[in-house]
Order: sequence, then C-alpha cells, then structure tokens
Amino acid sequence: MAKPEDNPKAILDLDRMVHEPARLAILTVLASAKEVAFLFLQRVTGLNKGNLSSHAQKLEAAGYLETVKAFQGRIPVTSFRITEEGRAALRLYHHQMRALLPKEGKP
Amino acid sequence: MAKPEDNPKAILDLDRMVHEPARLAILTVLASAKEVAFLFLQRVTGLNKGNLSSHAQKLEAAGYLETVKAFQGRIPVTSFRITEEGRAALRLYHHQMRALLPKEGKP
DNA sequence: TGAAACCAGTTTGTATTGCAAACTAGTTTT
DNA sequence: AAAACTAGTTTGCAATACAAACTGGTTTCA
Repeated sequence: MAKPEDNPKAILDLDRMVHEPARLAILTVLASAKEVAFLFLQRVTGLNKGNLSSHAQKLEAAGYLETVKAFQGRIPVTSFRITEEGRAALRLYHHQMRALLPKEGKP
Repeated sequence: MAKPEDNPKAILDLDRMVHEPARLAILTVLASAKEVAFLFLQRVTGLNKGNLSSHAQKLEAAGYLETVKAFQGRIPVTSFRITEEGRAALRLYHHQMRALLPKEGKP
C-alpha cells in the first residue's frame, strides 16, 4: 500500500495559496456557505481585519474567491464567495493532504 | 457531527514548524527510518542542498530532529534522526489535519 | 605533483510572505 | 459639531524560504 513516505516530493506540490493556514481557514468557511460577510468571517476565523483583508485579496487575485461590495442601509458591507476554481483548489488540497496522512490508528 | 468549518480557528493552531511543506517532507521521511543520510534525504524530497540544510537546522533548533556527523572512509556524511519530540509534533499535526479534512466522499 | 573536477554541506543575499499597527472614509451618538 | 464607532485598507516591519555562491576537503588525471 502507498505510504506518504513513498513519495515525499508530493508534499512540495501542495498549493501554497491554499496551504497557508489563514487562507485555508477562509476557504474552509467560504466552502460551507453561499456568501459570507467580512465581519462574520473575521469572527469565525479569529483573524484581525488587516490580515483578513490582505489574504482575501490574495485569494481573489488567485481567482479563488470573489468579493461582493454592497450596502446594508447606508453602511458598507463586504462579502465573499468562493469561486468554482477555489472550490476545486480546496478539493484538490484535501485530496493531496489525505493521501499524505498515515492511516488512522497507526503506531 | 463535527465539520471542519465548525472550528476554523483550529486551523490557525497548526504547528508552522511542521506545516511548512519542505519540513513536513523531511519529517515524514525521518519518521519512517531510524537514521537518514543528507544526500538520500535530498534525493527523496527533491530539495536542493541549501534548503535542506537550512530547514534541517530549523528543525534541529526546534528539537524535532538531531544531526549526526560522521565519516564514511574519509568523506563526511551528515545524517538525521527524528527525536521523540519531533515524532510527537508530527503525530499531533496529523491529528489536527485529519480533523480538519471533510469526510471522504462528500459532495 | 599539482591543477582540475568533484563531493558534502553551509552561508549569504534577495525576494516574498505574513502580521499588526496605523490609517481612511464614512456613520451614528451625544 | 465633536466624539466615538463601524468597516475595511494600506503601510511598515520582521520573519520566512529560496537559490546562488561559497567552504573545506577528496579524488582524478595530465
């Protein structure tokens, strides 16, 4: 059976855009909802605004999410949606990572 | 049942010393053997010497591996072993990461 | 025998990050 | 109309990660 140590090079192929913990947290949340507001995302991830803002911008530049700017009454609200590309990247990441973990219950 | 998106903050608790792909590759290989030579490690991970050297030094500083310097005939050979601390950190990482992945075969 | 090529690994310089503090722009409160 | 608050962005700095250049020694071969 294939063990992770059989092909450690695969580890280096992980998509760093997804692998970075802050962004993985963001994508994980986005994957579970249609659209997520900035402040909600901030609260559930525990990121501060600056980091959330800049990581979101990187994910957007990578095409993994899109930003929706709107107003609720007169106050501005920014929300995010994961794109199909982002969802695919996250799925691929999950696959790769799963392949890399040893089977449950190994010594 | 607990889904990863229930607690995205946990993602930020991943041990970055282990999480970084080059180091994860190194630890993964070390975990499967008693002692591993520098050049062998370089070949199986695909890292260049510089990066392998510096990542190994970081892992050593973190207490996750130890370096063994020896001679084979008259040429110097550097080898590494994972420490118990390193093994524990890797196991913890596996646990955390597994908890974070969605169940296999989800839409 | 001595210059050239090679081996094993380290150090160095640079470019990219990730992070938090400071800032912007506007709104509500008092 | 000042003060305080809201929502988010930008900036500056510190910590990476990476590859190229280097070190110290060994073997080859002319």
